[in-house]
Amino acid sequence: VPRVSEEYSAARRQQIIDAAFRCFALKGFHGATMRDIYEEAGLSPGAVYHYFESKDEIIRASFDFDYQRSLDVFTAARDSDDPLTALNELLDFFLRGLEGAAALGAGRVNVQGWGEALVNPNLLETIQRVLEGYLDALSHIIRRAQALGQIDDSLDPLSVGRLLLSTYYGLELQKALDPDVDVGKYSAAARALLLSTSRRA
Amino acid sequence: VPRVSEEYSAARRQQIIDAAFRCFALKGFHGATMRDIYEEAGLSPGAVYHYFESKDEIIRASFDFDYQRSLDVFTAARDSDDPLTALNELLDFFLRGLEGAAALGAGRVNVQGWGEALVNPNLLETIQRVLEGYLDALSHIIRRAQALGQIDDSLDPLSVGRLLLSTYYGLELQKALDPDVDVGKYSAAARALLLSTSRRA
Amino acid sequence: VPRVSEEYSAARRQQIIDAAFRCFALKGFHGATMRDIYEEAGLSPGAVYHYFESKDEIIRASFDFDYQRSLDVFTAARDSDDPLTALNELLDFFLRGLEGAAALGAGRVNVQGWGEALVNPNLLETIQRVLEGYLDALSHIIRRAQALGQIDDSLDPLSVGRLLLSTYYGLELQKALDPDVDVGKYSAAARALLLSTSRRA
Amino acid sequence: VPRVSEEYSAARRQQIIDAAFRCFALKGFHGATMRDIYEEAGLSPGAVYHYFESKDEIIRASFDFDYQRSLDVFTAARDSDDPLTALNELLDFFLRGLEGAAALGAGRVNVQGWGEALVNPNLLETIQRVLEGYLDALSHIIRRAQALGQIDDSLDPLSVGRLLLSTYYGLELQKALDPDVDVGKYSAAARALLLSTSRRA
DNA sequence: TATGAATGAGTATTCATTCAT
DNA sequence: CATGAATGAATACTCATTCAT
Repeated sequence: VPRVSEEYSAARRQQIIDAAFRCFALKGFHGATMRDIYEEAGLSPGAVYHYFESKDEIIRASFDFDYQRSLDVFTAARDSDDPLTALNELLDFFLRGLEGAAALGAGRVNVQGWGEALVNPNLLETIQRVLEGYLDALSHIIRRAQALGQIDDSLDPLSVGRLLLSTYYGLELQKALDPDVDVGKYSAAARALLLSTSRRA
Repeated sequence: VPRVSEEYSAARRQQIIDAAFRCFALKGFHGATMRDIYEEAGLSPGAVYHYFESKDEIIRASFDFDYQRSLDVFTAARDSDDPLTALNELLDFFLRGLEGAAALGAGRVNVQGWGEALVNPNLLETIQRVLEGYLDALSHIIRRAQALGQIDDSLDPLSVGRLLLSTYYGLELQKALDPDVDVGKYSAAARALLLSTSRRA
Repeated sequence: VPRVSEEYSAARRQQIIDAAFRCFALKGFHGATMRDIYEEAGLSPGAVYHYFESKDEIIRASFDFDYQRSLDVFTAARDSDDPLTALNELLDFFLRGLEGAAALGAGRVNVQGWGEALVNPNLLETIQRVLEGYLDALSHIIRRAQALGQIDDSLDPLSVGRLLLSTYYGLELQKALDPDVDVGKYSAAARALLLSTSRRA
Repeated sequence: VPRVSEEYSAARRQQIIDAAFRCFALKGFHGATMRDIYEEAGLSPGAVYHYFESKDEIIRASFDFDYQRSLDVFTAARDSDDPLTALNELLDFFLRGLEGAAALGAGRVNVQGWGEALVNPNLLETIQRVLEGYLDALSHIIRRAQALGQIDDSLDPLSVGRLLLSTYYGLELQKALDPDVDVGKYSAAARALLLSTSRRA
């Protein structure tokens, strides 16, 4: 009675996701065929379909990969004594993270995912959920910064959150289109202009 | 080749591009078939292929559409007496432009174009050329603002330009994913935080 | 402007149906692949799909083939002066027709169609419509025979019609399962037992 | 191999056949997958393949199910003193049996089996054997009726047997295609027209 | 005996593109 | 210039069956 362990199943799923991720980064969601994926994973088509119902589901699964870890970072920053500094550190942390992510092709997959989401309701939902999570956390911190007079409290916290998100996604986009973009300098500009701690509203 | 024919040709090309644009906005570059396009344009497949060599070329053509007009606006701002104000106005102008563009589906097409470009060298080149044009213009203005002491001159002008671009593209992305995003409030936040004229480096 | 004639289109459709019919007779609806069909027709897959939306539609089209001609025969018998003789001739005509139809594989296709219809709503509808047409015509004639005292008028005309239909379909089935069945002797038995003109109710 | 095991085996086989039968009635031989079958049976694929070599064998096994019982009925009628009456009772018995069989889906499975048999040699053999058994028994009784002058002895006994079989299979077909068919009225028509005991050749 | 993960050949269908008319 | 019938390579997905455990 060979009931396979859950770890085994999880490992196989991950193996497929990883392979798919590489294919998507290289050839795009449509350019990468299921054949590409199951060959990259070293499996048969049937094996892949044993773990995923469709290519679509694999695409979706390629997206959840680091969301949880990201939220953990936000949570840690949520109740800092100095929200503005926390935001700065947060921004810096994620912007610098793009350097490593780019190497793995994550930027390429994400940018393609945005476009795909506009046309693929399942993916849209996934992305919207992620975005919402980020914006909730950011709004919370921004409101605290406003309460402390660190940020002009006439500004809409959600919109400020979107602006910070733009700073991040805009760099992810530019770095995907041109890997030579200098993350360090961009980060410095963002810190200086956007959330300068020397200034008060 | 008489002049009449040239105008006729241009009109036909535009007719096809417009139809394709609508299809792309609705179904995506891959979801929209050539059939969708030539039916939307009210033409036969042969007619479309008379004016465009391939679907790829139509995709590319869907992208040049407002580039020239955008550059004109930059050019006008290039030699303003008050570069920081000019930048602010520029940002505001483009951000607010997203409201109307979204209605036409331009945001949807652009966001999809970014992803496609990562996988489609021809489109990548087109987009990179546009980006470069924007960054050149922005860098020029930023350097002038730095020379006037309006912006911290220790910052990399190109990176500041990228930051402004991110502000724009980040909103375009968020608005494509969620058309309810409030452009006005976002714009206000951007003006207040990013290039506050009341502050000097 | 090469607008192809309607005859051309109809001929192509028929070419495909004929090819499919041969494939279905030989290998069955499921055993025959689309590849079998378009190769048998000497066409490309795209060409076949230009004329038919799906394999299902081809299966359905393989069924209408001689329905109209059959109904014509019924119509001719409808108002005979001697309904019982007309019924006998009708039965004989169709039973003997099975000899030739069997050679063409029509019996094989029909028998498979019955089974398929139980699982394929589109085909079921087609077959039910045919059956209804036959039963209507038969009932009409039977009622006239009953009015003339040629058939026991306590019998349900529809059921008598079904009985005659069974005589036909039962032979079609047996001949499909065993092509050596002697149609002539069967027909003689049917005439003698079923609608013997020497007997009166 | 202990007796307990044999009973166990038989039970398991029957469990699988029953499940398959339900699946076949509902979805057809091709529409029902092995997965449907082993899930309906509450077993694993391996378990099913332990008891049956292939799907084909399961299909075949779904057919033998009531053959033996049918033959018993024939045997009982074989040497009746009044063959014509025996035939009438036989026909009536089986026709009325269709009412209950239809409820179980047996008609649906049988009709599909005819079509499948034309394409599946194993099934063809099974069905032909059954048919042959029925025809042998019928011919025997018919010959006795002819000897007694109850049936025109110029008719081919085998063909008369086929005619009676058609009466049965034709109704099974029509009832499968339309469950509302009235078996009682059909049976009355068959008795009155086909083997009227009041008439002598 | 039983499990269920794995196999992989096979299938219907699509769709960018061509070219005879 | 225009048509639309034809092409055919390519693709996602299925499903009967096997076999290590």
